[in-house]
Amino acid sequence: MKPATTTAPNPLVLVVDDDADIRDALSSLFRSIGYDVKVFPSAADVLTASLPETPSCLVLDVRLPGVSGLDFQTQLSRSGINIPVIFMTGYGDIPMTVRGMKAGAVDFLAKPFRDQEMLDAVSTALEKDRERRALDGVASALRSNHDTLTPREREVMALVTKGLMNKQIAGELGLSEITVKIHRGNVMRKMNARSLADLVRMAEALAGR
Amino acid sequence: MKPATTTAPNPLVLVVDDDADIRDALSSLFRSIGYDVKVFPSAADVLTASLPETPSCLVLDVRLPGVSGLDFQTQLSRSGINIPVIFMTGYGDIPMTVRGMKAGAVDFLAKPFRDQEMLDAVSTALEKDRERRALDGVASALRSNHDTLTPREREVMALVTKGLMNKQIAGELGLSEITVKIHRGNVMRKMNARSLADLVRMAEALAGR
DNA sequence: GCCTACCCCAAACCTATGTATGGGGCCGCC
DNA sequence: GGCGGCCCCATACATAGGTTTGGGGTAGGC
Repeated sequence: MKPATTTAPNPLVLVVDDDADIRDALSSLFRSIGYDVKVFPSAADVLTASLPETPSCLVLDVRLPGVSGLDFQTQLSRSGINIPVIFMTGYGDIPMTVRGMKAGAVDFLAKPFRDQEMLDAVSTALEKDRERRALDGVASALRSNHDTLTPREREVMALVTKGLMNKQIAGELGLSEITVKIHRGNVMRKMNARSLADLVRMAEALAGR
Repeated sequence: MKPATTTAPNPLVLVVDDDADIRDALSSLFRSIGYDVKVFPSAADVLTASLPETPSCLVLDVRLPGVSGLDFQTQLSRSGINIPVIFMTGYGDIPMTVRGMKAGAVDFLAKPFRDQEMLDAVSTALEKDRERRALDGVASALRSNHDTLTPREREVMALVTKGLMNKQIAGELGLSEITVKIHRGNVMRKMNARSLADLVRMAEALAGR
């Protein structure tokens, strides 16, 4: 939609650690294989800065000044921010690990870890983020089409995708069949569906998951 | 289908631990709230015994004689056995926890744990198993219907659910339109679909996720 | 050789769907 | 008051979908 003049299709890794040495080490590790990197000493700083257009992930120390890494993860997902998270921790603890993983962390690395472990985790996380972005893209296009429907059209769409015939829909809504046909045609046009099968799948994607 | 004369709609918990004291303790804990329990001293024993019709889950010590709990989990999922797993471990280790959780474990409890933690985990696991069984049920019914289709009918179904018109399908397959209609009718009947929308959803469920 | 399952097709007929033309009514906004 | 969006409906016509009746062909199994 916009002119794609931005010169950074590079993945971005956000690093949060209170130890400057670790920030530097990770930063150069990630840059060495072509990722962009932003580093932060605490969780709060991330919120002020981030959210680019490119696939990205968050590498997060569990123990942080202020909000802990785990709490920050919770905050993010409650705010609807679904960036993949990789945890690091210096002092292991199973409940902590379980909590992080249950909340959807991609990995949980005990320090010290080998560079390759971290790179694998980041690579997985970025791949996950690419997929998520792709899915989000279509889903939001769908929703924006669906938003252009009038209330009646939405009702008709619901019943059409439930498998009812025009006649039955007309009965259900107290309309004449011809009116249903018109709404139905509008729905197909506005939703940009080229077949009923299309429309059913769109309805599934809108309602489901 | 079968006469439901079996008297056990009770959930079942399978416990695997090499320590007899722990087996006994967990057994009476689970029985006290109405679950059926089977205990095993090693992973190999489970395979010989199990697999009932009721919601169930596996409570597994990580360190076991012979195959480790984690390896056993891997074996199970490779064999297509998707029973929810809860791990226990006496000596914590983050990589171990991560591996278990990544492989889909419901929880990972460090010994000693409180009874309530275990009960919560089991309750979650059983609920998960109930859902899985319900999904598996419809999915396998679908697949068994789909298996009764002839090769041609399968092809036609694929194109129909892709949204093509009979005419286009006929062209695609080098048939006359009337033949397509007949196959299509057979598909609807055999798949027990009452509308095209139905059929599309079935196709999604068969192929997708 | 016969039976069955699968595959193909046609004519006839009915129903469902889609679209266009041409109406009318209500409401909110400029 | 006029305009636009939404809602409703009818007639008419064209196309798509679905079933029945009645064919014909091949391949495999008993």
